[in-house]
Amino acid sequence: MAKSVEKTVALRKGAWSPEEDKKLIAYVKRYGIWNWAEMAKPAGLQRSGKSCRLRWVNYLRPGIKHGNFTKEEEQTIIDLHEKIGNRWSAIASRLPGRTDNEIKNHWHAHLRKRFKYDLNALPESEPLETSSDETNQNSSSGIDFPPANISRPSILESYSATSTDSLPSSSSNPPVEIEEKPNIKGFIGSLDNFKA
DNA sequence: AAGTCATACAACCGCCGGAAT
DNA sequence: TATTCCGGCGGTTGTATGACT
Repeated sequence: MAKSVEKTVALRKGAWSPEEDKKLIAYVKRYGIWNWAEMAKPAGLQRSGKSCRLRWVNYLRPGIKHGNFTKEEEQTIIDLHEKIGNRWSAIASRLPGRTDNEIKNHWHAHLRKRFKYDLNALPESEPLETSSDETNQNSSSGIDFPPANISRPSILESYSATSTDSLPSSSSNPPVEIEEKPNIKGFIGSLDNFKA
């Protein structure tokens, strides 16, 4: 079998630049997702396929929600985690627009602590507060790409805000049965909507 | 105002399972 | 049937940012 392209070339690591994001978005919009390992090169990215996939799935994909988790979302996470444990992708499939990575991070940053406290029988007055300092940043602006400094506010908040099509890719969106594994390939077809 | 600590989040790594050959 | 490749998953790490002293 043909080996993937990612050898010899020094692959970039670390945070994605806005330029790289643009390249990846443009490529996916144009050609869809066919093979992450092979796509990176023609897309003009010196990234591993895995890196590209991760960036897309967790950040660039339309429909991704960023910002605060609602109380309902948090409760869903807690409930499902109690039932099925650390199966973040399965949990994410029940939370449209949320990725497994984000849920995992949120769990470790907020909910686990709170859950621990609950188990230690803390007074029930413990409020369900979301990450305190962030204001809800999902729904407002409509710019295409943020300025260079994008590490915190999502580059695609606006992007996703305008692309509301549901995307069965990896871990979010469709209300999938817990045991089902959504397949990213399945959503390639829906990119036509995305392109529009 | 500067230094230190804690937190949140993006990204990487290694492993696994399914599909293709 | 065995092997290889790719995508997906969960765990972990690195770093930027904010809070505190």
